[in-house]
Amino acid sequence: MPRSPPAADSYQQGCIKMTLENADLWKSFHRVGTEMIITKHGRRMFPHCSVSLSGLQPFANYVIMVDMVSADSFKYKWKKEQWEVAGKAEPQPPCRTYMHPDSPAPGSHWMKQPLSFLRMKLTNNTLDQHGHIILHSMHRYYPMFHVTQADSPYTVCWAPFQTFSFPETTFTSVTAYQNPRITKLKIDHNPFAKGFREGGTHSHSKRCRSNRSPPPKRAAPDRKTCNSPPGLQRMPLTSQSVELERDQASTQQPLKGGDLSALAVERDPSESLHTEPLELQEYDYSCEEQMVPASVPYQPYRSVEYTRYPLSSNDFDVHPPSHSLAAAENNAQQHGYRHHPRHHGHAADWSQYPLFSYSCW
DNA sequence: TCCTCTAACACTTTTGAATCGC
DNA sequence: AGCGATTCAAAAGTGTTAGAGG
Repeated sequence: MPRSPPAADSYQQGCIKMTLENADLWKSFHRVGTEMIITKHGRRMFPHCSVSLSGLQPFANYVIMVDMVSADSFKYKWKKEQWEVAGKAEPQPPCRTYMHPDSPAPGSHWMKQPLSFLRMKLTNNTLDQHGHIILHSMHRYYPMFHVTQADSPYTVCWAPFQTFSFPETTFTSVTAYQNPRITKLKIDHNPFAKGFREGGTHSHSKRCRSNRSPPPKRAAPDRKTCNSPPGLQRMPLTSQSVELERDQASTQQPLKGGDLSALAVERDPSESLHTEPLELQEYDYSCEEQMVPASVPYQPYRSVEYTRYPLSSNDFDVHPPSHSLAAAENNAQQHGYRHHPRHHGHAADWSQYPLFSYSCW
């Protein structure tokens, strides 16, 4: 294939576009209030982050990274079928960035097919040695994607960044699911949860923990026995479905006839939250592509920058936390933190906050 | 008492080495 | 010998839930 020189004019840095691939799935979770399980050993996200890129220079190398940004400065609790503010957020855990395993790769590679961050894992273990992204449970985050032109992960820190984020990817980190509607959605969409969907949970309910034998070594799966026909040994989840419908009815009850906009006005944010539906009122999802023009290099250690800027001060005292992401975005743009020039000279800052991932599979 | 976290569980999907056939 | 397709065991990953602990 003849190799022609890249058309530099057509692929300026500012023309990079990122599109959230599974946006519909994210939105369906977002409407209910996305929850992400975090575990000591690391848990994958579901829905996972999958994006497509355009506008890159085909022959220039890029490094693609993701980190998690605090959506607000609150800690939450699940009470009476809804999320409520439970106080101020915990101090920021160690900031980690997940680098896409294909990095660095030429722009043509990134634009060829969607990028999946399936293997990225979230943990609540601040001493984690596996490079998973560390989060606090019961806090709200959203993934922030960084695209930088660099030939090697080691030169990333000298290259300009472009950052992208998608409001519908905001989630609450939990160690166990709180909202049964989220569980239902996950089971419906996540193939790994099939076992529970098709009757695994039923057997769970019958299981008596106290009678369990001492921790048995995980037996090697026997396909001959594992592949028993569906329906022979498994029971349908009828009871769970009924429960769920009841739950849905009860969780929707506080919405007073489902008038979300009315609720958004009436509800006192300091008392309780139905954050996700409210946020949906604010974002125009007709535009799937979220581009954050960054003509000036962006400092990727947003956690540091976020705390430096008054995102969590007066604004959050006035505005409902449910609006915090939008507020943070607006606030950030007002304060210009996305365009914050990199402090090349501040070695101390750099050494404190790891630039890339320890977590490149 | 309430809330959060952990670990074990049964199951499915994914991965990768071994094998086979061309 | 080399390559692609197939097979299959092991590993990875899932949500649920009882109990521990703060």
